[in-house]
Amino acid sequence: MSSAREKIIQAAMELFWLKGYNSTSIADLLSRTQLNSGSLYHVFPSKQDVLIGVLEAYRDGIEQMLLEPAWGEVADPIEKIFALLNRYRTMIVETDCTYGCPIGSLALELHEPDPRVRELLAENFRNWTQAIEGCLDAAGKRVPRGTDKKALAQFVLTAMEGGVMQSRTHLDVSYFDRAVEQLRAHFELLEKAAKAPA
Amino acid sequence: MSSAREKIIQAAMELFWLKGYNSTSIADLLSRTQLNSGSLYHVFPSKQDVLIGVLEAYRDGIEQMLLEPAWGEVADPIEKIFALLNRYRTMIVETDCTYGCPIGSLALELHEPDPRVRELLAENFRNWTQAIEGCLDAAGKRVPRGTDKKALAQFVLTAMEGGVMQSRTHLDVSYFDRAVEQLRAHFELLEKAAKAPA
DNA sequence: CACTTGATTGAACGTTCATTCAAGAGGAAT
DNA sequence: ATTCCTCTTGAATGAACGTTCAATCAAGTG
Repeated sequence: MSSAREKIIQAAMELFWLKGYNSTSIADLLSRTQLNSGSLYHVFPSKQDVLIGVLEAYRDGIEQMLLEPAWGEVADPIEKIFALLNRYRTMIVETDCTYGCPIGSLALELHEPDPRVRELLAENFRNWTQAIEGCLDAAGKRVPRGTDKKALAQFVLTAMEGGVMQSRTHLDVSYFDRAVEQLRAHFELLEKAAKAPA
Repeated sequence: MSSAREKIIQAAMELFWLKGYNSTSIADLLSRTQLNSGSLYHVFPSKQDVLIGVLEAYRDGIEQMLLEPAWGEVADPIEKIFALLNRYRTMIVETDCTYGCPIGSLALELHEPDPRVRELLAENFRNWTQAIEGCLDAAGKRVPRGTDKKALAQFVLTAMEGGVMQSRTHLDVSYFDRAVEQLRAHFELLEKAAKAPA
């Protein structure tokens, strides 16, 4: 049996992702969870607090919900990066290109976010890029000496978010695929540069 | 003297950019333009038609509003690309990192867009990447033979949008700067590869 | 002058929204 | 049995929203 709080968070994760924060009404959450407004407001003081709960859930669940499923069978650290990207690709395909990264969508939808909300968005991005940075560290000398691994990890996120945005807009996964290809080319150039130093 | 239509488009371009589409009310547009609701609805059948007008204005104004100001003094085709990115950087700084690319923001905010709206978003992206593609064509043999210039141009957009998103979320331009740096590194690797073929 | 046209006015409409709250249900402790 | 506390109910609230429309106005037109 799941608590009202868990029900709401689960429903809100899905609805905020599908419809966005502003376009998801409290009534939507209530009908999805079969709860009454009083129960919701007993648990969350306001709609924004539901959003905060959702962002905390993403933050706390990144390992189980995202990384472990993506990396189950992949050992090579650089392939882990592309396995993660491939997971996003799967979601794009499964949702007929309407998929948007839930964090990225919220980051652009909320134009004047509350500081706590903004910080949680930032924290989610940080955790994501830190996971990539871990892969880069594990890749050791396959990237050239002096590579700014944090910047490179952030660039992976950049490529992912930009690729998702274009795929969604054009309703065509190939835009995401090309972004990943370009990133792959960049990594191959880096690996080549690491092998044969000047 | 500007027509009611022009006034509304101008106000809507700014407000949709600052606050987003859903969070901009008709009342916002009316108070900003000093018009009455009837006048607005005489010109635009619905709020969505205002959005369409805005997207058409961006599409038709890309040369004057974006490319010419960015490229005024720049001749080198690859530097043109980075001059354009630098223009976005200026906007980020001038708006204290609250800037979002107006097209990209709308692309992620509108979760189930009308087909006309979606197509206009896509058209804006296409025009943008085609401008970059023109630069790559002009760069001639500085990029390796067989480079997929369209994919590379789309990757520039990818990097821009991803960088803007992260700068906005972290309230820190340096995220955009690092995305541009990584892209610059990629271009330098490409130029090196073009000079010394295998 | 009578008449038409197209733009403008702004109050009003119906809906939807997030939020509130008085009333009650269910259990555990006394 | 009674008190106490947490949680639930769902109708009600009031603000904000996009949109409508009868009325008015200014500028032609014949």
